[in-house]
Amino acid sequence: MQNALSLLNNLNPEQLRAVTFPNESALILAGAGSGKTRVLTTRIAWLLATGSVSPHAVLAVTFTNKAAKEMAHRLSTMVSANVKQMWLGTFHGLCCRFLRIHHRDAGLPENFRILDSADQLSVIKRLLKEWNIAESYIAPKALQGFINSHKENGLRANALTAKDEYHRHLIECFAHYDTRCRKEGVLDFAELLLRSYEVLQANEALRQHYQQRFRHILIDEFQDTNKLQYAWIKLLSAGGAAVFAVGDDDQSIYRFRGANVGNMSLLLKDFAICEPIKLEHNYRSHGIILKAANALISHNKNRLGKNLRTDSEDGEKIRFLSAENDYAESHFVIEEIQQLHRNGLNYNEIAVLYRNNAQSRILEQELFAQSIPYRIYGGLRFYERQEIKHALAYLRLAVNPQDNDAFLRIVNVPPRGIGAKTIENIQSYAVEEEISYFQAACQMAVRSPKIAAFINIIKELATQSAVLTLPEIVELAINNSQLIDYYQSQKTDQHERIDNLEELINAANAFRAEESGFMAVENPTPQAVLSVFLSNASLEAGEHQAGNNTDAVQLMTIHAAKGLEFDSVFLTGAEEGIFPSEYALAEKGGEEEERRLMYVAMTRAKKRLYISATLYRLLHGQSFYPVVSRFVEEIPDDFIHALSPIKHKEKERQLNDFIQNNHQNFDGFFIGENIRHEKFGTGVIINAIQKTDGSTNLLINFGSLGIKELNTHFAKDKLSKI
DNA sequence: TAGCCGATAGTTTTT
DNA sequence: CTATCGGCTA
Repeated sequence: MQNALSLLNNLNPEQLRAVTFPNESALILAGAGSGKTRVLTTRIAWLLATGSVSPHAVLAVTFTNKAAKEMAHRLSTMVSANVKQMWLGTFHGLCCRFLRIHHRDAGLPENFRILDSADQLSVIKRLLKEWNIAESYIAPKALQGFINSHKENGLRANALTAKDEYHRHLIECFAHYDTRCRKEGVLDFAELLLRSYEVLQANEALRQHYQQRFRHILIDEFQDTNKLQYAWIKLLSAGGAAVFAVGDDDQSIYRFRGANVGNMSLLLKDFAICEPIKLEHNYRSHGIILKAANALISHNKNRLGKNLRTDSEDGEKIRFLSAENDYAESHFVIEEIQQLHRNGLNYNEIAVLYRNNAQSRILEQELFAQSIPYRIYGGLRFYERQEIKHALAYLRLAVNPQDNDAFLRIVNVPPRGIGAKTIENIQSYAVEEEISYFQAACQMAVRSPKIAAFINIIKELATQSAVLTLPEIVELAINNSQLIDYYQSQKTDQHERIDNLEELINAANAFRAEESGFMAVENPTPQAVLSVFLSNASLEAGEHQAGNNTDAVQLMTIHAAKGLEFDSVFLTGAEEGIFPSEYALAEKGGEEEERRLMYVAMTRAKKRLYISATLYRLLHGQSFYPVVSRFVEEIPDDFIHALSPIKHKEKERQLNDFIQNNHQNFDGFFIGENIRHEKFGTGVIINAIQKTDGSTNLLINFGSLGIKELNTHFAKDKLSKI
């Protein structure tokens, strides 16, 4: 008991209340920087140390693999209980584990494969082609979104009713896609959850087993759960388990991906929780930053209500810069960074945040030019790189000859003379005979030495996979596929790609199947280990990035920054159209979601927060004169220190003067004239620049979308007079 | 079959 | 502007 009590040291009263809450369901409303992860981890440790529950009966769900690993690590230092007996992981990881154990009940092959988003998209493209549906009619991405969002809401094709012809086609494709995935023994991410849920629902014995087993279900980042995940938790906890959900409705920024903040109020109702426990003490940010963030988020209407407070001093005001253009903005950011670093701040205590990845380029150039070490998060992850996917596809096909997707990926990579025509033949033969592409190819290999060569590589790998260790078989796949030779001969990225392939062998060496949480049996065969390694790769986004320990400035999108904190934060591109993004604004509830994103960005900063906007930037090769973000206007003036005198109002006045003095005809248009654009809506022409070819570039103010520069020839049929 | 060129689109992202 | 993709030609 001494041990258990020491866990409670240094907790504040509200944290203490949450950690030692009785064995019943609770919702913890945990504000930014309020020690959310600590509370969740300590809660588990407390339950284990006091003997309230055995690790075997604990189910803990996190949002990322990284968070799960961190939690497992922290727990192992806090309690002596065998933490490995717990079910700890992401929703997807846990469902994968569940389906591995109960693959028969789920109607799955033992070595089922998980499709990541890119895999799923290529399956969809392949199928659309096979069904002779033009991609211009049904966009593959649109169908992917259609399928996933419905699955995330627990809906299959047969539960949908067609609203119109196009919708009916989407539903049909959805149904056919699912049929095909079943046949091929593959599951997309959403399917992992939906299938687990359906198995639990349909199989009473199984359901009762798990409902009895789990006594405590704990969920991190609860505001980011979707409908299906909520249903899954509800089903599993129906045997009387206590649900301990931790989240912050103000930091819900994944609605576009199916996250449903409404789950928080739903939980209160469904689990008869009288009142959420609020963690409102912020240990991260200086007073002004926090007050500014509170002021901003108070503009949102649908909140559960919570106000962060801090004991720390007010600190410095938020510095706001209105830069002339995007280069000037980067320049300013980098100069400030150098100054901070000269004053003794480590680079990795500095983050530069932006709304979209495209904004990172100019910053990167400038950082590179000034030889400041930096690290960009986002972009391609390790297991999403083509060279890695290619290498793994060899192994996947060796493990599972039914895997048509793996077959198509590598049948001619590196090029071995099996072109489109041959592949088409294999495909149509396979469809005719109702066999897999690989089997079809095997039968056709008798006549084609090229196909035979490919088949032999795969068969060799299949044979060896029964005897070799994981790193050995991975190495063999890389060697026999001759991928390294292939990348050597390529013009671009050779070194990076070859390095990555070598890194894959390292990853295989470091891989411990029993730690991945997917292993269902005690002494797995080499094939089983390989199979688990492969599915782990799909679920592992890749904390596999290099250069983790060097001192470098951190560049990332605001989304990627969630959960992190930095001494100094630069938020760039605070402009209407970029942040809030025009796409988001077009959606219902989009503005509030963008505001939450702003809230997340601001609350990342401990001591210093810089916000910058530009007066002019190039976007998609077009001139763009943005208006400063509404979110900046929503921060009370008292908290902002404006670094430059340039005001947007001033700029507007100049433009107005110009309009007054000009009545010239520009290629049929007048300054001050109202027009309508196909995409941007209505706007006012505020300036015109004549080109040598007789056309004119019109500066048009589209209101909240900002000012755009359009060419009269280029955009003629998109512009109409009102 | 493979490489090249022109057309086209162009948020946020973990699993 | 740039990355990606599909179609076309060598």
